[in-house]
Amino acid sequence: MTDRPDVAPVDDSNPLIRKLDHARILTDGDRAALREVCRHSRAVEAGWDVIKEGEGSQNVYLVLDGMACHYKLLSEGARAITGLLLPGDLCGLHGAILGKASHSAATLSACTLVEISETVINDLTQKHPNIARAFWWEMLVNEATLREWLTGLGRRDGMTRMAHLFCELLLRLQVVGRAEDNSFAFPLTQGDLADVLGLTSVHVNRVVQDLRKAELIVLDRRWITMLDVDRLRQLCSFDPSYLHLSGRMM
Amino acid sequence: MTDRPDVAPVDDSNPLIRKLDHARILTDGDRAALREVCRHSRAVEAGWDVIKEGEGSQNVYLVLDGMACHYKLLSEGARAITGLLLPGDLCGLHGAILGKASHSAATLSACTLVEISETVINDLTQKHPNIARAFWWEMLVNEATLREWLTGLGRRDGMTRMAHLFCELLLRLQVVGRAEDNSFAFPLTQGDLADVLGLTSVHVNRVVQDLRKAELIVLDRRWITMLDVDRLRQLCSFDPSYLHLSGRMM
DNA sequence: CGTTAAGTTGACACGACTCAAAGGCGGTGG
DNA sequence: CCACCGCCTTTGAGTCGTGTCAACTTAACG
Repeated sequence: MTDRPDVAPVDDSNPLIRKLDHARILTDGDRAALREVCRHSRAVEAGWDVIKEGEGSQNVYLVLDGMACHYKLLSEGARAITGLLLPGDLCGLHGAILGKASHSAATLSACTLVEISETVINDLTQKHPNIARAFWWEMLVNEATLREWLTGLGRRDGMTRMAHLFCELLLRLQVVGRAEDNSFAFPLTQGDLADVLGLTSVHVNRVVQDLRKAELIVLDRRWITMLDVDRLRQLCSFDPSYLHLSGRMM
Repeated sequence: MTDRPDVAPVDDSNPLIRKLDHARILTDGDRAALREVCRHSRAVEAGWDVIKEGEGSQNVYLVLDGMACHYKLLSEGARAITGLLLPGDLCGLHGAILGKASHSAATLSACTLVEISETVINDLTQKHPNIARAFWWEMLVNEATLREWLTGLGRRDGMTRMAHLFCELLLRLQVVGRAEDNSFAFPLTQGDLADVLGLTSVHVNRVVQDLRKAELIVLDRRWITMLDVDRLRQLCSFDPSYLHLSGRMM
């Protein structure tokens, strides 16, 4: 066993390990430690609050299955979703350093989560420098994604924003083995999508139909198929480099 | 000299030290080390590229004076500003870990910058655990701010967005001693502001005038005065907790 | 089946964009 | 010191993307 990260193994059912392997971050020892931490997971239904704004939980949560989100509620009751948490994504890393959370997180579908205590996190990062580095990597990719979303909300129209989101999700889900070549389970309602894209659900519905008419997507029964990934990418000038997926796919 | 952070000293002209002191992070030793790093600064004019998308600089930059921004260019030529860098703000912390930058940074006014090499950063974080922690803190507050902006672009109208931005900047600048009670130097053109707020410069102009007519702000010669901070805050339901300024002001 | 949440549709309103032109401020050079 | 020039700000008129409200249809589930 070496201290240098290995080439990723062909397959791993743990989405966090898959993701970090994709970035060539882990050693065998790191992988074993992560697997150990994930032995006890927990199933929760859709709509479960993972993190509540204003509270100071020190725990970190790892999504093993399902989709969750970061969100903020405005005083008028509107909701803005500021990030989607897919299998392999962590949330709550800020807790220990910042104290009170300034935003919330909740599940958008039934999810399998691992709850990791601050102690375990500290232990993990102290014994496994690669994992500490991986957390930095995770944070930074998150930040880059946030900036991409911000760019979209500021400068892209509804259709382009939606196309861009689908392109992003396809890649992120493929990395963790949760998407086929051009399709994946998509549990969000159109209302949820509206809160991601900064639109109303009525308008989201219209945009979805436009994409259907253009024969770019099929979206039905919580499953999306992208009929022409290339054309969809062109439509929104999708450039995946912000996801830092290092070569292999693109 | 202790390892535990001290209560902040009354005054420090170094904006980074002021900011971190505000969060009660540093010891005397940490402060001295940071001051040493900042001994060699560099003046650059407005429009200077600090970080270019796609390039892999490992350097970190600290703004001592002036304003800069993170931005992305869309294929159609539009620009989205995804963050404002004020005195005391760092940029480029991602370089060493992620490699190629997925966004750019540039100065929006004449600036004084400190260029810090990866070696110095590594040295600093290894010898001063509080500074390492401070970088995490910085990253996480950045992330929280990004989420707040995303919320605004998604769910607030132009006027509210602008009011919110001014409230945020007032606080952030006060922390580093670059703002009076209710006013500060604001070097951005209305075009720059438009790229921050996701509007056009024409519409920004109209919103500025609405705020003027409501006697909420005076904006003239690159200087802004907020005539009624409370009312401005009410207008946009400003809640500063995302900035994690820990008590003192608010 | 009955009930409820989600998706769909239409008519209308409004915020923000576009294009285009005019006015102001700050620098520069004659 | 004034005339000029470029960049920024301001204004108007018309258009378009998106929001609102409200009704109706379809899917999901016990």
